Amino acid sequence: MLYLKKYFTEGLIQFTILLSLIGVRVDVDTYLNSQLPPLREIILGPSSAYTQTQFHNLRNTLDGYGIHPKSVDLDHFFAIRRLLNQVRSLDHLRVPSTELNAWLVHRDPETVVSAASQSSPSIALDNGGSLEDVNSPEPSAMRGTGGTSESTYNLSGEDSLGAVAPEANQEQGNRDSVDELSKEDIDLIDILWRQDIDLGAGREVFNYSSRQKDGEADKPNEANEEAGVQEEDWRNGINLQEGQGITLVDGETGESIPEQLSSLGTQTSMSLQECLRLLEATFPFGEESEFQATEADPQLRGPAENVPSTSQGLSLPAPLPQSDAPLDLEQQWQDIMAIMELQDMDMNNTAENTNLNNNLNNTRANTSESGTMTSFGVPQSSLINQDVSLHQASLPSCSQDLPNLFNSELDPSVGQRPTLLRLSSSNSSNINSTFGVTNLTGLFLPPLNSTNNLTSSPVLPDPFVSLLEESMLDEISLLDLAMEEGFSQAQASQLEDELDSDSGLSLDSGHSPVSPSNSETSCSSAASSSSTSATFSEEGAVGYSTDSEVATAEAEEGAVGGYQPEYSKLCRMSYQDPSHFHNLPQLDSINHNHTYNLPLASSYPEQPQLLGSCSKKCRDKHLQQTKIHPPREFIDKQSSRDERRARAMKIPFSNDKIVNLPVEEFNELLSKHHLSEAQLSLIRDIRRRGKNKMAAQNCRKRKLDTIINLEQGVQDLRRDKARLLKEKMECLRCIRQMKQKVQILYQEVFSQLRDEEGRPYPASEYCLQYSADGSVLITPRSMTLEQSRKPDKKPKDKKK
DNA sequence: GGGAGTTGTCATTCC
DNA sequence: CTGGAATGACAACTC
Repeated sequence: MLYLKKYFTEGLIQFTILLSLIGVRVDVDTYLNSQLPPLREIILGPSSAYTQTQFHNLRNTLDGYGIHPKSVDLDHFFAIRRLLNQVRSLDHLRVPSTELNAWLVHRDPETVVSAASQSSPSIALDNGGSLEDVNSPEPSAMRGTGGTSESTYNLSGEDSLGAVAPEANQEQGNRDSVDELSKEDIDLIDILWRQDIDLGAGREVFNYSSRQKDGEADKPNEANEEAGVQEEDWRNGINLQEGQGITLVDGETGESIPEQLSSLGTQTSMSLQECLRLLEATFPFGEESEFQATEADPQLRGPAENVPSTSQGLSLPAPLPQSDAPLDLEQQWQDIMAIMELQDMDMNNTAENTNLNNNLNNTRANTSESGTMTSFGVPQSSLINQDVSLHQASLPSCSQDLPNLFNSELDPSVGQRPTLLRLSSSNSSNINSTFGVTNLTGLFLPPLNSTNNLTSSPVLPDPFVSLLEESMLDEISLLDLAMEEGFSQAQASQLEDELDSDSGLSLDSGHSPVSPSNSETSCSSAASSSSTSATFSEEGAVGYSTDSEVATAEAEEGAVGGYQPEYSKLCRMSYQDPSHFHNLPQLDSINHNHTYNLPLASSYPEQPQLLGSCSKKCRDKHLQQTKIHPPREFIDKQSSRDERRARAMKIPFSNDKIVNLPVEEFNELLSKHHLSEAQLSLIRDIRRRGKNKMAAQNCRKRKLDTIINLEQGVQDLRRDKARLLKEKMECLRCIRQMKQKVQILYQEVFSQLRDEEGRPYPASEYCLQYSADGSVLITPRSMTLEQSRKPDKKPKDKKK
């Protein structure tokens, strides 16, 4: 069986690759996509691999620690994993994934099988993404098989069936191939793989850490401690290996890696270069549209290339003048980092977007199941989504520049890498594990889902297209923010749920401080009336407060404008839908009695609320007390100091009236009663304190609103900055394209120039210069150099 | 027992 | 000048 699988996979993949290279469209998915158990069995291995065994946790736990019992050969498994990730990292190249597969063929037939099966969309798609590594962190990998991976994450979170199968498949399908890898090869692959992570693609890093945390939470034992140490080592390893990884990558530009590679006895670099040369020869790096046109089959192309609107953005950078490319690429890389950092904090529309994506995914799932998919298995929704995402396609092009950037501009990129790592750790570490739907895949992938996996949609969106989608970023950022604010994973996940409905603590933030006071009624009624009246009805009259007093008090509150809004807001803070806070452990402790301005009459009836804030034991105690006629002491205890004082001084009206009556009515009230000086003094103190109390509440509320508004302002500014950066990148992309065109025109013009004797000008000796008036001069390069020193020197030679 | 958050109160300033 | 709003500071209270 194993042999058959290997044979079949190799043959099929290689055949597909070859066909794709010569421009013949091969829709392997149609074959593999069919529910052919034998075929699936062959490709994916025994069906047991599909079982929901959390096998994928192998990858995410500890790179060899916390091994699942099913992992018979763990070394091989992880070696394969690194290999596969390294292969996927190759997808960073600015070449269609098909060509990448071809390069893999060149590289090593043994690895090609596993690698190609992982990276080739046309092959991997069918098995419900089973051939695709679910935990593949690289956006580049997503470019090829993004839909599959994301889908498994979206739908299943951590324990999805889809996530299981790929892992098992990897292990079973590729172990044999890795067996033949030398240790050095594996090391090299590991280095490259880490380099890929450094490039910002390592979702596995994220999953790793997050799942690591999950694992620790689930199994807090020694193994987990060891795992934690391992994680640290692993992370450090990433950092330490950066230089190595970059060095290797740099070798792609012909600097240092050839030696290393040769020493390692691999042909990776050469193969890659050969492949690129082949690509250049096959698809002349001229107009991007031409290149696109030469593409044989959109289905075999990378997903990005399929998208019409991104055709420019995803164009190959190869024709760029070497002098320009590094700068542009570096700049764009910095911009990407800036955007990612900036939007890292975006919080708005998260829940909506998440739901939207989920709904979209569900819709697609239903669509695919109902057979309304296109012939390629691409749901219309996904296509639409791609189109939507394409508006921000500038980043994808930049993302594809990344490898080149790292290759050509080593030093500048090094400075950026910490940021990338920070993103990796902060964004992903918790998100993937905690939020099954909002995992990091969403960051790099448009919301395709497992449906696409199972239906093998070959038109896969560019991963970095969705990277720029603010919704995704907002979501990630929000979660990231939650992490930064000290939420645990569980809390964060609950927070996510909260966000879907309505945010808990920040509820008041959005409200204007001058909210209409009509809410006061509902608030007071919700806070006191509903609960209190119920209490009254059940317990009868209590103390000196009566229902009528409550009613009058409320009426008076209505008459006294000004504080009601605050009261309502404050009341809302404490009373509004406590269910909002039930899922927030960090908020459980915040259950104070915020009955700021409740009238005195209603103070005592608020016992239910007060009891609500007590523990169960406390509540029972109170219940016992209230079932009998509550003793006077209890009433006093429940009353405020001023209430007790007023009672002691036999003040003939409620504190509520004292505090809330307008000055005229208040004075009139005082004049009606014959009060002693002590009583008058107490009344005035009560009024002063009551006023001040409300003022303090207002003040605090204003503070809170101010802080929240400032936060919102910061978020808005960050969003604006990110948007401007995106626009800037778009402009840079346009400039780059214009430069390409100019370069092409330059070559064309220069090649047509002839001297007096009809001979072409040697490009090494002459060059074209553009004058300010629009004319073009051909000048010797030596003169050009001199001119650069002496700008005013006059050019000679003929004018075209 | 102590930390953190909430609430009430006082003193003060300002309108 | 008075009433009251605003606010910092402090203490009490709760979790």
